[in-house]
Amino acid sequence: MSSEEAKREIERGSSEIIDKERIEFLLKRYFDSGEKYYVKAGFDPTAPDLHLGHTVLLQKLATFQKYGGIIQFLIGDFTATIGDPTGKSETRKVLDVEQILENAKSYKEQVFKILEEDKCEVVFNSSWLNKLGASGIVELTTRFNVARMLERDDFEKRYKANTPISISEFIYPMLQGYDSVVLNSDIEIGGTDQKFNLLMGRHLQRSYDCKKEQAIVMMPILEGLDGVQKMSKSLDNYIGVTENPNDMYAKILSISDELMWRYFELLSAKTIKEIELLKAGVDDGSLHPKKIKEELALEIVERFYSKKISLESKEEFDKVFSQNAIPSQIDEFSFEAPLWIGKVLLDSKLENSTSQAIRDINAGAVKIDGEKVEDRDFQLQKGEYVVQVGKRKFAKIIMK
RNA sequence: GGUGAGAUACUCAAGUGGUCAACGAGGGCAGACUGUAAAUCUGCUGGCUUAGCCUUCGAAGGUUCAAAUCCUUCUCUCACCA
Repeated sequence: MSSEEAKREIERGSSEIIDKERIEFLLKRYFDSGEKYYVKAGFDPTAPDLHLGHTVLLQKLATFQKYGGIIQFLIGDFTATIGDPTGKSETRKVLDVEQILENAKSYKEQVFKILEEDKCEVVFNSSWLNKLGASGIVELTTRFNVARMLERDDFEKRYKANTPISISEFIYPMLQGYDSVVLNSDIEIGGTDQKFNLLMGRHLQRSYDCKKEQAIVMMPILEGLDGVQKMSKSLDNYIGVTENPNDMYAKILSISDELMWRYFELLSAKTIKEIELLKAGVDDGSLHPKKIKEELALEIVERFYSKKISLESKEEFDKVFSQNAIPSQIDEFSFEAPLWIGKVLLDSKLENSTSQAIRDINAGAVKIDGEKVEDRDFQLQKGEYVVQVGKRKFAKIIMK
């Protein structure tokens, strides 16, 4: 591996990089002399429940770790109390120390599945920002001016539209930038929406005479399972990193072929070369796209669980969907016989309403032990049944 | 502050007295085809044991045999002017 190849891996998938020369310099120096450098990434302490979208950033950090980067994993416990202007919620509640520590712990559990722990320093910005004091803040604010602050997209729009901007919102990017001064970071990584704040770090490092200005790597937002909208919990198009392996595997296999390459680029630990080979194979027909998607799914499940579990989830998937068998683990419910099928579907959580249950029965989507239910008024008698709705919803029903 | 326009189901968007649980599009669910991919085609898409009933069209009242549709008040959004 050369520093040239390392540079390509660093650039991979990024939406914008500021000061590539500096990154080149750091990589070259590392490959020549083994000297390390610091890569800062800030995280909000309020949302420790990560999905794959969040891991795009982590994956990039892992790449840095391979090439001499020491990660400064910054938990913005102080800045979270102000609220980033880009965030829609104007006022955030102040988290207490206990809550923050608990969230941080949960962060670590999830994050160290991707990052190497010994090349990572977890820091809290309250540890220096609390000490800054009024004089420190005033000193900080002398280093930037209002006109430039208003250049920020978000502020500009709101200023023109006459919607209020709190002074504290001006302080937020300054504090985030000040973190880079304290941490003496060489590189900072963040989302594209963070551009202004990231640049502030550069500006302040210059202003405070840090003898360096951090390079900036910005990563795009990952598309969700639908391939169009961003991955988010509220759109329910996400894969959570703590989700169970079978669901994780199945969800990845359900993404479109096109989206698969995007996921490879942003989430896979495979090298650019390896991915190009796969792509070439699919293009000339020597590799089946589904096979490649399986590889991606296996890789990601393995990352959060283990090789063994990833193979088991593949086996389960193949069993259920390719051979039309029933899953090995399904929920069990027992009811008093006789009971109307619609009620059974509702009470076993297979359906959300009896209306929906009837619709699905009419659509021929409901099966009992593999037999399609034709009669809308069907009553279940004593016995054990496997009831299925659509392709993926199953329940074992015991009628007493 | 003035004037005008608007608020309809997950979203956009028709409907301006009964045939309206409400056209259409998107999304979603299901079926066919597949690789649980995409594309395509088809059905469904408020709730309830459902040939029936109940609750919905910004909120509250009113007119009427009958209101998403007419009247009154209120709340909010948008556009233009000052």
